[in-house]
Amino acid sequence: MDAPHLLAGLNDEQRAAVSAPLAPTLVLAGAGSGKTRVLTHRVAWLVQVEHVSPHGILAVTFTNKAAGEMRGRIESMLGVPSAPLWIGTFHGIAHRLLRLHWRETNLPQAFQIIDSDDQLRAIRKIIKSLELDESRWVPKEVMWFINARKDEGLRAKDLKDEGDPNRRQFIKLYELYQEQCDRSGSVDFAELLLRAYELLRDRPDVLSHYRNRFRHVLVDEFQDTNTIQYDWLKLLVGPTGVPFAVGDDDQSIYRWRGAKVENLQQYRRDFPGVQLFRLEQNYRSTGNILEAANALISNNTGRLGKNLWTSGERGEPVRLYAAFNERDEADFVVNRVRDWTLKGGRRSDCAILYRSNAQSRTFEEALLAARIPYRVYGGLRFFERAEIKDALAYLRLIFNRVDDASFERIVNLPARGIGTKTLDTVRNYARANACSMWQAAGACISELGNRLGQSLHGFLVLIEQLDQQTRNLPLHEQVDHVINATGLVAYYKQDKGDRGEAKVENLEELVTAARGFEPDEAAQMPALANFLSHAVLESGEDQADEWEDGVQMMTLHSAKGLEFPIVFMCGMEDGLFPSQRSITDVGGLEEERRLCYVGTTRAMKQLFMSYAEQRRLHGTDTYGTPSRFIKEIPPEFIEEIRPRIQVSRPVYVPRSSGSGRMEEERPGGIRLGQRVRHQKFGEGVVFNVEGDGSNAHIQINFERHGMKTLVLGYANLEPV
DNA sequence: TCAGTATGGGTTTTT
DNA sequence: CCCATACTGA
Repeated sequence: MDAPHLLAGLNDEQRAAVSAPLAPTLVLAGAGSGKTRVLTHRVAWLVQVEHVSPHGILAVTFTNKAAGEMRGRIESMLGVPSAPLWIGTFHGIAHRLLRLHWRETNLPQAFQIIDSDDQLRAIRKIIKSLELDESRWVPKEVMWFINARKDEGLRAKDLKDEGDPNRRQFIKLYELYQEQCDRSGSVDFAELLLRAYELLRDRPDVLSHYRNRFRHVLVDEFQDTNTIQYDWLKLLVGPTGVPFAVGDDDQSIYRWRGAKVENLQQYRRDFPGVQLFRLEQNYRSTGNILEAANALISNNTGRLGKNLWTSGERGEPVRLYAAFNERDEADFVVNRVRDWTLKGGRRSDCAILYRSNAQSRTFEEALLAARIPYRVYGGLRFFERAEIKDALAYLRLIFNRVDDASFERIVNLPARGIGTKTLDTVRNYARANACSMWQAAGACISELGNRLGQSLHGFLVLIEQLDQQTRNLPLHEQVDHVINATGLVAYYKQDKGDRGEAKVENLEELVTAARGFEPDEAAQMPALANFLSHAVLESGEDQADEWEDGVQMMTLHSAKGLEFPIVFMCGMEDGLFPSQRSITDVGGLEEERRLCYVGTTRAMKQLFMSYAEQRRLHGTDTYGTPSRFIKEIPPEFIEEIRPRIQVSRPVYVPRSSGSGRMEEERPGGIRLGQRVRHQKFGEGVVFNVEGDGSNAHIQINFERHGMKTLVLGYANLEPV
């Protein structure tokens, strides 16, 4: 009954978790402790030892990458195709459920998924149609509001305005947006989850079917679940299911988009007698790096508690570099990369991590100048490119005429003489008759002038024709025909420079993608619909040039789950990391600290941290202080490179005189990084100074009141 | 209708 | 400073 090969090579805790009895389980898995291993071995264990049918197992992850990795590993372990197993992202699984049960959820069969870009457009359109001021009703904020409510499982009708007219308006916009989506058959990301939840909640027949089927539900990165995901899981598992959750509260870095670490605790409450396992042995980092990470994260409150250890060597200390400015910082990194490659290391062993994407620029320039290949992660992905979305919009409209967003996107692209005036007419008609743009367009032709009517008619005919012509073609020929017959390819060919060329190439790449596309058999839908959904759900991270050996650059967020022999954590300055906005609230600061922890634990052999005294940010020079996180790491784990002679430089550097007179101190001794006291705001740190004399504007980061800009002459500051 | 200029705003990201 | 969008003039 045992399967030694499944437990071989695992440590005691891992083995215990993998072979745990069939009861609710929680595995607290620290960074680099072999969490994916446990998850995949557990699935194999269920199948081979417990003789659970793969048909009865559901494994959920957050990213397609994680899902793919898991699928691959399980397949090779079981030695059979893993098709009967449901492995996927929350969104992917939800989508599959909705495809199978579109009737029960009141969706049209042709429903389409929209990405956040489409969602924002739709919301903006609604705000405009109500003639609201976009600066007062910021589309992004509205979107955020709607998504946050959906993540909590709330519909517009569930919300009360509480006498707040502001809130009332938001709720109204939510309602209108949802009506619009329902009319056009669009489902946004949050809606996928919410509908899937409502499906189980409201349809006992469906619920019991899936409860019977999926007795075993495994969840990765449990700390990242939001309310609706958790409720959905709980519903699905019910009283009889066997959940197996893996997570790490210290790596929860998505609170800002609705993730609830508390779900880890909630899980233990909802499933009394949860078997708890802790994986604390780290197989990734050296002792020094690990100790530094442990010390850092111990500053957070309310942790579930866990201390990583390693049996490996101490390794080298964390190296700290104080750069003069961001250029110097980049040069430092480039030189360290060079050291590594000269010793025979691969460039891809090095990762440059930063807090915000904008920081990548300086590094790119420096690497470019040094002729070191690199790769930046997390830019615009394939299916998010404008030209691709244009092509997809045609396909979507062909598939589903009531898709207004797609209609508006391509009705005049390439230009065919359908301008604002024509569209206004159509829009008004559509609104007045509560019908789709497509229908409205048909009805408006006669009342438009000869020429305008003709153009519009031409468009309608084009779409109809494309539908007729491509209906029975294989998917890739369908795509190929559409991009050519609509004139899209010709249109982008005109674009000047290699920009246009690249776009045409991308369109051709789309045809290739369509050719290689394998439909999801289980979802039971036409290949085109399947392809369109796939494009939105898996916008395509894998780039073509993956094979070139290049330095890896990415944000700290996107580094989660990865590991590199050499890691550079850059821009370690208060205000940047931790970010300015997070500093004012405690929860925010703790999340930043976890982010720092995640970054630190990515490093296997060497970890470099750097900060710049002076940094050009949004066009102006700012003077930062080292990140508070650096001070939270005990000095014995850190080695400063190029010991600093002077820690804080005087604020006042005469520019105009250009003389050799250096660094005069301001009266009152105001220096950057200096602690000062203000009568009203209390204590703070001088963050930046612009101008000079008593007219100088001085920016101070107050402990209680956050960042304030004051005029030096009036501020009455007292050095502390 | 389009190109060229003014304006504003600027964590983090997956799906 | 760099980008994305809105507005203006031919």
